[in-house]
Amino acid sequence: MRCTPRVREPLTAVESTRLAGMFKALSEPVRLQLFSVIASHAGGEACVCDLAPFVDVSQPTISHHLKILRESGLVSSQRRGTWVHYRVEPEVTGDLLAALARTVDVNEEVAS
Amino acid sequence: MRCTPRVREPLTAVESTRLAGMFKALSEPVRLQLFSVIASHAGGEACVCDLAPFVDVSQPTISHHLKILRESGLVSSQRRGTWVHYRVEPEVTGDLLAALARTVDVNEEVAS
DNA sequence: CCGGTGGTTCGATGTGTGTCAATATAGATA
DNA sequence: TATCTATATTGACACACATCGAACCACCGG
Repeated sequence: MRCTPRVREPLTAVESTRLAGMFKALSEPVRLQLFSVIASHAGGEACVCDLAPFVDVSQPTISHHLKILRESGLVSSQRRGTWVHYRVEPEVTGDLLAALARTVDVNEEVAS
Repeated sequence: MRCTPRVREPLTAVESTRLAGMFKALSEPVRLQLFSVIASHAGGEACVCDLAPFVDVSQPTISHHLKILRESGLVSSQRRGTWVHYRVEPEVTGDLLAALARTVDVNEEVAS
């Protein structure tokens, strides 16, 4: 029944669920752009007032998307006085990047 | 109004939309696992009959998810006789990986 | 303690999505 | 042509999600 041999073990259902959750957080244009704006600031950190000018949705919607990013683990938030600062989580984003790289690498190896 | 300086240009709305479309394709556990199984085969290619044993959904559902992966550009399909073969598109996946790496790298650079 | 500003939460609404059973198509074989 | 196998499409349904206005909470300056 098998047409082509496998070169490595694919993701398990559990791993897929975990990673898919992070991809989902980045699967919305507004959300991805917010993530990108946060990451583009020094220290991977920005306050909400820095984000608003970049996206064309209401402030509650921005807050909603930031919550989803927070729950995915890709960013964390911290209140400092009046402003709330959002920061990219390097370990989590690194994990996601590494997982995607592993998957793609399989293909590249074989291609060469 | 700005709390922290920006280190680089964030994604534009157009870029975000394009990339978010690919992330969306990988944002579903079943779909990510299918993608992973395809990538884990030699040549980044597998036929549908190879995929079915790995996921616990009906055949139409598998077909539905493969269609979405196809439409995202991350994989392509080709019929060879009775079987349909799905293949990872290295250029597209490479683009996605590079874009994510750039975003994350900002943070790493500053951290070091 | 009050007014104002920055952000979040709530409630409602329209749209999108994952799933399956049933049906359809494409190719092989007889 | 008839039939079998592999895959795709359709139709229906339940559930999730993006969005907004309104109400709410947290901090700060009088």
